[in-house]
Amino acid sequence: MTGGDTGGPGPAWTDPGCPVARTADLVGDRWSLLVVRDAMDGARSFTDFQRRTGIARNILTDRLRRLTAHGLLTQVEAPSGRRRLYALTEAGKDLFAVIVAMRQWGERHAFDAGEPHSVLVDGHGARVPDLVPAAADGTPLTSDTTSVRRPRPPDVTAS
Amino acid sequence: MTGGDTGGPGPAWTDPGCPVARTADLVGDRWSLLVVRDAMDGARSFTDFQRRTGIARNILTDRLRRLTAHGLLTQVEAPSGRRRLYALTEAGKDLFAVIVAMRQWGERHAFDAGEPHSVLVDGHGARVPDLVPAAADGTPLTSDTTSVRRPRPPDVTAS
DNA sequence: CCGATTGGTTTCATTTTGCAACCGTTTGGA
DNA sequence: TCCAAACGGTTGCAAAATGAAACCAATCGG
Repeated sequence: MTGGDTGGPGPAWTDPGCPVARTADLVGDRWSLLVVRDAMDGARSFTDFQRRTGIARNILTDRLRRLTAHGLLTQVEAPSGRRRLYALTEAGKDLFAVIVAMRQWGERHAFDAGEPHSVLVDGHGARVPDLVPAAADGTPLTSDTTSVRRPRPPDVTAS
Repeated sequence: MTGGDTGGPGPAWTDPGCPVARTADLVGDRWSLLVVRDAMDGARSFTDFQRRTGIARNILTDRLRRLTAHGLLTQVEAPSGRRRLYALTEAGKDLFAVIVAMRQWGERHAFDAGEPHSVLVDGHGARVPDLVPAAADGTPLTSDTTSVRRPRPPDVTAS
């Protein structure tokens, strides 16, 4: 079988104290994020996901299970029918900001001028504004004006 | 050699019209994003990156080259010395919003209550506020209140 | 009742990743 | 000056992940 673990991301996190790394452990492979993207765009069934992403079927099986095990998706019964459908949990929906940020970065840096691409719009058809990290007072923040405060590292002096 | 292509992400994009997919093609593997994270946190040299991420050296070589080829990193000469250093380009720094969004999602969903983790703070030591997608008028947006507008797909009826 | 569709599973080949050893070039002392 | 350590990789090989394709049981539609 391809994959098949449940629960954690395996034995251990890549970098236990870093939320960025934990998120990468959970959805940082080529397909998981695209599955979530398509779920946000209305995909519900196995074949929905398979057609939209073009992912290999065995890998899709694994990703749907993994995302379900990690609490990003749930399986729901189709109202009138017996087929299984997948829906985003609250945690899954909460990845929206990540997907939006990636979309906007891609629009800015991964397309030549004039190259067509899909656009995220709100209920009125207006383009969703750029997501910009800002301090509480509204000042925009960058990697140059912020820093990472690490927690006390686990003490390893055993004696 | 492991890896070694330059230019595009290889032959073609996973999903050419989708900015999310293009971003995933560029930095959507387990390590690239963590390399960028560490670059934002001050990592400059090969061994800096290797020690912080714990990545295999040959893979690190590949990722640094790939990120450089894609314009997220540049090699700069050390001011007094001959050792090569890597620095983020503007495009690389612009991934800040993506990293912040991932960090915040991780904090909310990938840690048990009370489990310690690193925190991103601004110049005054204040925690960076949550990044929330919003319409132009400030109304928060979610995947339920937005939709993806696709470009006219390339017409394939060849006759 | 028949054929198509759905939601997988299995097998096997290819690719990617990781580990460990090795290497030439600085760098830093004694 | 010479030695040792560090730096920035490269190489070979084993293990794991991925992908393509065939196969399958259980519906679904007519």
